[in-house]
Amino acid sequence: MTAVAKPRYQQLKELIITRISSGELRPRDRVPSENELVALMQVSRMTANRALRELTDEGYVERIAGRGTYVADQRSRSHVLEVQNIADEITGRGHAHSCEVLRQSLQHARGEVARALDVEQGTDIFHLLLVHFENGVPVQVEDRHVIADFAPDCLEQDFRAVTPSAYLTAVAPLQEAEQAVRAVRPTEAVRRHLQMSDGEPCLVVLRRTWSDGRPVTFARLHHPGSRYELTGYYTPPGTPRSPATKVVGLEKLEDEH
Amino acid sequence: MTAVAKPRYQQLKELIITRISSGELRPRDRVPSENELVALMQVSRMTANRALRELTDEGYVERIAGRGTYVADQRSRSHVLEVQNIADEITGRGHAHSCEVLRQSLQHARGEVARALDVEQGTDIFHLLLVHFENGVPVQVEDRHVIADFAPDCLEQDFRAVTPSAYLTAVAPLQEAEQAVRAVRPTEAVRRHLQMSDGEPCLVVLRRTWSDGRPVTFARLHHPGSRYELTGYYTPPGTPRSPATKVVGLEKLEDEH
DNA sequence: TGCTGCAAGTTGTATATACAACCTGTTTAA
DNA sequence: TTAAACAGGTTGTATATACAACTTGCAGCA
Repeated sequence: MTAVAKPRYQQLKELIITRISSGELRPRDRVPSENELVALMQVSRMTANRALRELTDEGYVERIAGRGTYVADQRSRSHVLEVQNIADEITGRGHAHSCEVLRQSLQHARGEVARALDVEQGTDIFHLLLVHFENGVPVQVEDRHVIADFAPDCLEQDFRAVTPSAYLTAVAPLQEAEQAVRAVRPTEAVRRHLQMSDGEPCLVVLRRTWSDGRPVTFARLHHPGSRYELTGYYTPPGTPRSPATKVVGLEKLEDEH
Repeated sequence: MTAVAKPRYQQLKELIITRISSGELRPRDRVPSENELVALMQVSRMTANRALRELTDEGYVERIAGRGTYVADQRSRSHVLEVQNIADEITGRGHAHSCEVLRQSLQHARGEVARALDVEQGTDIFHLLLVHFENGVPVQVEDRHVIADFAPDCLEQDFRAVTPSAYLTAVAPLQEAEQAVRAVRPTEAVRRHLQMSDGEPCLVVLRRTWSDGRPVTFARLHHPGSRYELTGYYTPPGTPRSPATKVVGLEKLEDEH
């Protein structure tokens, strides 16, 4: 490890973020005060202050002068987590989520999966194949590969109760994600799993996520084009407030060129 | 004014932001260094440092150790502008962008376009229909509606030279954007414009953008599924550094369930 | 000429210190 | 009993200082 030491305020931030994402610190819990961090971590108060202040800006904690620092309620964790956990997305709409596990096995990395995860051919990989349902209607086929080292108890999990993404974020905190969205013709197997009509296209999300600078998981998420869309809402940085903009769902549109 | 004096770092930030938005400081211009601010504004270096550091986080300036602080280019405005201007995207890959204008007319808002733009039926609307080419191959059909009030000279523009999104961001600064991504079967007209093979699906982006709290434009962007994908790279707020993560393009993947 | 090394300026980080403002619970005084 | 005052802890800000790492230009040297 010839790595240069990270700044101390950054170490402090990562320490607290880790405690939050691991569940050790839960929303509304109290975070150590600046003076406590000074004593615990052997830093100056200004360094602890910078760490906590930046965590405030980033939405992880809330600070109240005279009271203390508290873990923020997990509001809208922009994009990544939203899109990632389809169970939360479905239940957030007030619908019922269910899940069928088609495959949950240990395999050896081959070909493009090995390349995508940046591991040697033959490395132990867990392979998961799930179908997610919204009110009983299939909306996603999740084809996921996980590096076995990161999730040793992957085979024992019951993914009908906890989605793979929720499980993975608990095991290895998500740090980076790369994704690509494509429109493709489904294979016959996918078409059958999603109960798609003939000729209906698939919306596919390919996603790799990193933890500690290494790829951890690689997922292919297939959705029926007629029943699923990705939505996003953006504001440019600087004036990030979007107070009263009614997010009218884009209507179904016909092409008429 | 019974207002309590604003913090000095905040005053510094607002001073610099004012200079930028007034045009006094332009992109790539040099911003006073910390030591210069110390001398000019009678603050300590740490206070000047905090002001410039927060302006960096908010995207207003860029800092280079050993060089100085410079007004940021407005380019890397995450996601929105990237995806929005397909010409920049194509030329950024080192490819040739060209464009064919199929329609450029004044119409009256009807039906779902009126609803999407939140205007009365019959309001004046510009309708643009373009095809974008990458190295001579069609990659996008841009079907765009613009509220006429915002762009009175829309009919005089030559959109082969300046893309509508570049023109619009010049006329009305983009402030908010809502978008949805779908996979659909193309209409025959779109299929012909994009020279798509039979049965090939379309990746469609529906986007509305706001300026000053009002919808300004509504676009339907059709892409050939076999030749186009949306990519994104995310880091959760907090550890935004992505130093050595080689963004290996996700390979073409076959489904083999 | 061409190269090295140094000096000056800049940002990045870290510390010690100080005071103000705020919140809470306790003590004190009316 | 009630209200005011106080003490202690917390965050928010500001300053002075220090050192490291980086960039650039220049002086000096081979």
